[in-house]
Amino acid sequence: MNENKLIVQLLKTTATIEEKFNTALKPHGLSLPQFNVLRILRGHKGAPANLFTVQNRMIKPMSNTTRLVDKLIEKGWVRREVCAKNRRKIEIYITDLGLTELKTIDSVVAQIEKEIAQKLSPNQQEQFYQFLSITQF
Amino acid sequence: MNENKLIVQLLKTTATIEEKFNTALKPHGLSLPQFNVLRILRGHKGAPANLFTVQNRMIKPMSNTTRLVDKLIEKGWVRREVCAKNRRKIEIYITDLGLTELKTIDSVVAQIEKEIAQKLSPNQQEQFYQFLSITQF
DNA sequence: CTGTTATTTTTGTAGAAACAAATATTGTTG
DNA sequence: CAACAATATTTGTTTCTACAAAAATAACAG
Repeated sequence: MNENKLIVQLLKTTATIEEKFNTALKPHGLSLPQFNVLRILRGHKGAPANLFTVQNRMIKPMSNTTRLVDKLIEKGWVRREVCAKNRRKIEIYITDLGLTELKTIDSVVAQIEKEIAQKLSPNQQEQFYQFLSITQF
Repeated sequence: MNENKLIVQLLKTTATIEEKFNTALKPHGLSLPQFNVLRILRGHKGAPANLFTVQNRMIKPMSNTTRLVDKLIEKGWVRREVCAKNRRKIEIYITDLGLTELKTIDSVVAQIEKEIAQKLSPNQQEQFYQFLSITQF
């Protein structure tokens, strides 16, 4: 297997998938990174997440999460508070409105994920996941 | 296998790899899409490639290849000519300077590709490629 | 307590990407 | 050939991203 061919295929496959997500998210006024942040916040189940943590958990950690969060705040899906214990830190919460919005988007995104994943058998999916994990590190 | 987990892992792995490429290309003043275009042009071995073709062969087809090519022209790595047979078309060539530049970058990029791919055995690489191909379509 | 260093976030700014509309050329149909 | 549609590229504009520098707070050393 040509190494270059393999990597290019990896990049292409991902680009195609990202494109699908973007298309699905656009009508909701969300970019993929924004959606990513919303899901991270929901994962915290009410517990605050500071900006630094959110940044590092992102699929593609980005340098200016501040402005990304600004956009989410504008839409009322997220709120921001200064941490009382350490005033350097900014705690970010997903709002009820954000949770509602996420819920409507979930089904669309889940459908895309399903369509993609189900091209592989459960066993293949498992192997695929392993290959990806190995490859990343 | 959780479908979401699988897809997220795919996106993360690719993000990590793209980051490596970006880091390696930056000292050469090249972005990943620019590098991609250079390699496409080299693949044509002197035969012209029109902008439309280049765009579609890109890993991540982008809407304004014009300005991407502008940058490559500024550096003298590429030249642009109006197609004589169909004056709508723009033919793009890689220059000798561009080929030379690519040659120096090749080894760095090949090294990265090798490091990544060699985490998998040849057999695994083959399977991995299959999974990616299946997943894309 | 003061000065220095480390941590966390924000801001400025320059460059890149997305998207739609505009332009230029060619092809086609009556 | 005139009008209209199709193809190929460019341009304008707005939004995003990357990077570096600044700001704010906290931690620590003497």
